[in-house]
Amino acid sequence: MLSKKAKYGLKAVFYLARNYDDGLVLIATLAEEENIPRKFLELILLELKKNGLLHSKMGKGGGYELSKPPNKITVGQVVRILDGPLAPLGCVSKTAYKKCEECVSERSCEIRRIMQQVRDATAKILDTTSLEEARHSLFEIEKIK
Amino acid sequence: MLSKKAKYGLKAVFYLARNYDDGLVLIATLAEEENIPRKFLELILLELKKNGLLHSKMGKGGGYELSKPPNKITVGQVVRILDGPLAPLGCVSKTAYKKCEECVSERSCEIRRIMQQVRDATAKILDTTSLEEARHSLFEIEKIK
DNA sequence: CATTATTCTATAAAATTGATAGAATATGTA
DNA sequence: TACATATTCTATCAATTTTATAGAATAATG
Repeated sequence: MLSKKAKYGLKAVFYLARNYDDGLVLIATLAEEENIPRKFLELILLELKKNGLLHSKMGKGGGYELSKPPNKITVGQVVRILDGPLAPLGCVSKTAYKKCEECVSERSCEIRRIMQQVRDATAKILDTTSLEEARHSLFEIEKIK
Repeated sequence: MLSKKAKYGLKAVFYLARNYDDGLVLIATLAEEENIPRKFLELILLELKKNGLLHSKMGKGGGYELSKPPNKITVGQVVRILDGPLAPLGCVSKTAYKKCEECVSERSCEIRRIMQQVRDATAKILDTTSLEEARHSLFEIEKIK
């Protein structure tokens, strides 16, 4: 399950993607528009900033914006920063591998094998979809209807 | 992330799949062989039983076994029982749909759209892989090496 | 220097997870 | 029947994670 933190973070980041050309956006605006608890959002944005996804400016006229254009940021990046590795098990994580404690033999573990597939499928989707692509594919769908 | 509960449950179920022809297995055996805390495992097995995946017998000569052959039980069934829906968001769950609270329009939500893809990819893997298939595909891989 | 807005640090309530304890119930057998 | 065995049920609990909130510190602007 995606945490609320990641969900909030994605909402904020997509908002910033939609308004990329308009420059800095206030936390207050973001919080209000996307129905996110203000103080919680502050922490989330800060974390995304520290990981290089956002740029901010303090003081009057300040706010947040994407540090790169929306086609250079993937959904997978956002999720990993806020929720950690995509893998359902530490032993199949590429970005944060961790050996199973109970496991005797990794190679002969059926669970590892199938969760590896899940991780790969998830990563393929989230790491190849940029914020822009996610918006665009949504638009395509809307058009058809 | 898969919970320990689900991981333990899968370990137990795969053990029972491997020993399907030998009949009932003691909780104690399962716990020891798979390094699972005994008392915790009891609850897990009971839950799997109540959901129709396992059969048990009390008293002397008792124990647990799969209620169906290993090719009739999918990994997805086990995971759903122990960890709940596969979907990363309630609003894309087929088995346990739940509307997002903050969300204004589901149709125009980029997050929903991409998480839908993740859910579908995950479900495709876990719901089409039976315990038997998981074991078999593992065997195939081992053979190649 | 006053205002604005982000940043930092600390704290805390609520929920979930992982686990244990012990009594109750059912089964087989001597 | 009595005993040993093994699952089942109920209750509880510690630890961790999640979801926040509060307030002071820092930076930028005019």
